Amino acid sequence: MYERKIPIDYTCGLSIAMEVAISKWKFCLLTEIHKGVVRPKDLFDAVHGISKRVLHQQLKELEFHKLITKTIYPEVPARVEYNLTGDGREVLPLLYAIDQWGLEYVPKLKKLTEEI
Amino acid sequence: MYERKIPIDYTCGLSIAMEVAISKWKFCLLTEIHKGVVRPKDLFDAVHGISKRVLHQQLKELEFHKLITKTIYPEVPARVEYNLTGDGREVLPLLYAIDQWGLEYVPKLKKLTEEI
DNA sequence: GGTGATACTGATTAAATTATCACCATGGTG
DNA sequence: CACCATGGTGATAATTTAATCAGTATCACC
Repeated sequence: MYERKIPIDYTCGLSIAMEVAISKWKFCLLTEIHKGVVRPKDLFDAVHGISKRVLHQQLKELEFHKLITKTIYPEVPARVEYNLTGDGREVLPLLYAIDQWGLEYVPKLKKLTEEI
Repeated sequence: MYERKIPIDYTCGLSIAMEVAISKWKFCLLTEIHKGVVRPKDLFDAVHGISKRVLHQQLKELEFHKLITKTIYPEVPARVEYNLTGDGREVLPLLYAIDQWGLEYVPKLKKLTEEI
């Protein structure tokens, strides 16, 4: 993982959340896992636009931060499943709420950018 | 403002929110303004660590996205005040909720990083 | 032995976000 | 005039986040 040069501000919860759960792909991954898409291959197919490399990177970070767990089944071909932890389930509704706000804001943003 | 090379995903509300309200300083600025710290100089003093340049940049973006309004009073020395708009007031509680989650998560994160 | 499916990694580059530093403008006051 | 306070900008660099491209490994099956 990337080693920060400027230390993170532990007094700002939003910064922490940005580090842990708010990034381009993590929200999508958490929601898909929540919906039952738990295998890497399926996640790759479900999350349109993500690359395999980034998928694994993000899953690894989510696992490191214990928002998801990883289970490896000794099958062939290999089967791996990711599932939400308590923390993961807890943060998801908050992310949904922000997502909802963002979606409602879209038309306003479009108007602003078109006006240029 | 920076001109994106990769267009933003208008179907993901969280991406929009990240563009508009979720960044290193915007949350702090919105909360301070909400608390009544409305002049650039006072915001600069209140938000520890921000540079003047970045302060004005972020305020400009918040104004562009209509989360805050800017009022210029014809006084000397110049007086400028920023205030929340309806959209700004609407998104703030959601940001607070995330902030709260982040603060509760801090001890877990500290433990994880210390284990390395 | 070659092919396919699944899961994953290393090295590098590109893009986006923040930071730094120097600078301008206005008008009041000593 | 020099200096202060306020509000603000341009150019550039550093930091952080995400993308790209090529590659590894296991074991089944034909």
